[in-house]
Amino acid sequence: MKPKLTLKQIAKELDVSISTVSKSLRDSPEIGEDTKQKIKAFAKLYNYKPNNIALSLKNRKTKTIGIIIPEIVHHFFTTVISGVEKVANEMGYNVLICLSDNSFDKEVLNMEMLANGSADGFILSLAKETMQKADYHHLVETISQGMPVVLFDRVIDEIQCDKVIIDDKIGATKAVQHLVNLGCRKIGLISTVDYVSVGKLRTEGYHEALSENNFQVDEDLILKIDEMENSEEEIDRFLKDKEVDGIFAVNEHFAISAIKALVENGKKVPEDVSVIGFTDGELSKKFIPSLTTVSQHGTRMGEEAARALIEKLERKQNEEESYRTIIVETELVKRKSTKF
Amino acid sequence: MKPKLTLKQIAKELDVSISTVSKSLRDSPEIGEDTKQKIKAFAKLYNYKPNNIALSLKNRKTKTIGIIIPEIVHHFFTTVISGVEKVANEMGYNVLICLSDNSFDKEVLNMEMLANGSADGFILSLAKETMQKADYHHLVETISQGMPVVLFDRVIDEIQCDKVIIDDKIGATKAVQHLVNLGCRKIGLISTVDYVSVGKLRTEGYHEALSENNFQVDEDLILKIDEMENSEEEIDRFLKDKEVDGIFAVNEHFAISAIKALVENGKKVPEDVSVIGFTDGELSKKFIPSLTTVSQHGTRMGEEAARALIEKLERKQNEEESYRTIIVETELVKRKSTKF
DNA sequence: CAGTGGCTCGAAAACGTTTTCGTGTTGAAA
DNA sequence: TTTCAACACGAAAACGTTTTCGAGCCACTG
Repeated sequence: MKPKLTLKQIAKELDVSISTVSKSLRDSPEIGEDTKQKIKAFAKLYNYKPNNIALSLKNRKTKTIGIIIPEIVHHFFTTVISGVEKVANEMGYNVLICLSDNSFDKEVLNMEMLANGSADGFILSLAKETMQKADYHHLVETISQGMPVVLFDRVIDEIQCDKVIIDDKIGATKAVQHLVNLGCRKIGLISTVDYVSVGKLRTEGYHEALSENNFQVDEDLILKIDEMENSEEEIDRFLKDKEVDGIFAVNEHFAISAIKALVENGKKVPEDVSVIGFTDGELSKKFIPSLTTVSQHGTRMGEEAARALIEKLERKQNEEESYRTIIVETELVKRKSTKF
Repeated sequence: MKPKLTLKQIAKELDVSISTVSKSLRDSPEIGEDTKQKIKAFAKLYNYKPNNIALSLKNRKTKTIGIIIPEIVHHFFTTVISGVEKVANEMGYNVLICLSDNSFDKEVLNMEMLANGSADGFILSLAKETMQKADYHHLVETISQGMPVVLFDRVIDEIQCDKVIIDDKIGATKAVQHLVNLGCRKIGLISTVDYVSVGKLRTEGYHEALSENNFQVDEDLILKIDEMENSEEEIDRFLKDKEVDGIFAVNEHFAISAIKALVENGKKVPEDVSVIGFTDGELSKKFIPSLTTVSQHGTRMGEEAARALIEKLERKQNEEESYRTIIVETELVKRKSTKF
């Protein structure tokens, strides 16, 4: 068990000063060519790597970005993470991932933890509970401490920072319009409660598409779900004996559950009812019938978020503050849960 | 934009020394009760939080554990992560997640990165490429530097460290035995190439179950897949006109693909063919028919791994070195892709 | 020969903590 | 009055870096 090599040890071993070693390794012109070579050779031989912690302390930056998500067991978030990871690594940054479990307290705790020197900035999607309480003091505080924050997916207008979102409303409109084009006349909506911003926006898109086609909005065809837990039963109950020929669900789970409920009630998908979901996960592709969805391009979102954050981190002090909202466009991926 | 509060600033503000502040906040008896109260009140008022980086440097430990996985867009790994996260947080540790993308080089890079002060220990599942090359020098090195490592899922015998695995072989045996019990006589196997340890073990379990029942092994019924990319076509080709009444697949994807291929070839699942997969992901639950699987209990694995690692991290220096291999038992979850 | 400049290198501060040790002030005991 | 312990606090080192500044030395110029 050999401990890690430090500058000090190299210095002692080669009988020079610590500064000389440091400068040599950073190839400073101050140091004579021969000493430099000697030191470099020694360092390479014993595989010297500078201690990140010491560097962080010195430079007052950690070169790591913290990402806080509500849950990791969720395909969309993992795609975002992998996007963030990709560009972060390219730019020499590490990624620290924390889970809020959709809990306000855990979100605050995680942020405080990371803010105390562990990360230079944040990429985060708000916990459900946070949006419900509408308490954003932790965001305000970290931002006021000079740590950049990028919100994605679940964002809020109240906070001034970069944001990466998708055109939820337009995406939803496209989906519903597609159903209309296929000939659907009684189109149901399965959404979340309104304080989840994406649920709200997608619901708006649904309304917009209907009104553009001069359809009546039938509240009977709209279901808003609060608890993820027993969504299946709720959807089952909702769809029982309901006359619909199209369904737009604001996420993958709801769409799948809807199909299951429909099939169990003797309907055929897509012959009798066309179903469109949101988010493009594994389920959508592998399900039978494979699911027509509005794809969110999570990886793209992650990449954009990381780029935006790093840009903020590396901009010069004197530059202007300015916040962007990046909109990643959605794409309607047509599969077999809708008629052709 | 107010910068973070430090001990030094508090000291200056209250006109005492840094040491006094530090001791007060740690409630040292050295300091007079009234000064202590004053300092504590001030710190609380301005929400002082010690800088983690400085603490890490001082204590020579970071209180974070690094976890390196081949890919995050994979339900099993996310469940493991969430298990690790859970117990890590409970014990006051942070979690740093890195992705190797199944690449040997990225795995090595990530480990070096984290080893240089960013993490105290590792939990990792080896990249495919690493197992292929059988080059484990990075593991050997970090272990020899005194950093504990816990391997999970994709482990190797060559390395001395704690390991968390499931009883792949027994799990597979249970699955195949179940097929036999259901009356299957021509049981196919869809596995990975042998250098992926789990594929190998599960294949062994398949063989064992067959021989226990005095079945002949028919190589014609065994498919070993290398490239994940076009596994679907391969499975489709393999199953075309093949006479089978049961299939055991070593992962979820293969199982789903098999069902798809069977259905497209006019077979009925589970009436004509019973199918069992491995791993218990979203797909298994939501697919139609829902998939009978050998559940891996990823969360459990993550929890065990974290516990084992933290135990190593916090044990006293003088204690014995000893490595455990924790086996998390599997469970056959019966759903609708097998007959009753 | 004195002054100047260039070339190498080392000392020390700084980042924010914790901790050991020392020091000065009290009050009381001898 | 002297001595000594108890008490309250501060100075400084340490963790591993980077960087500024100064110092020593040599050779060259005038």
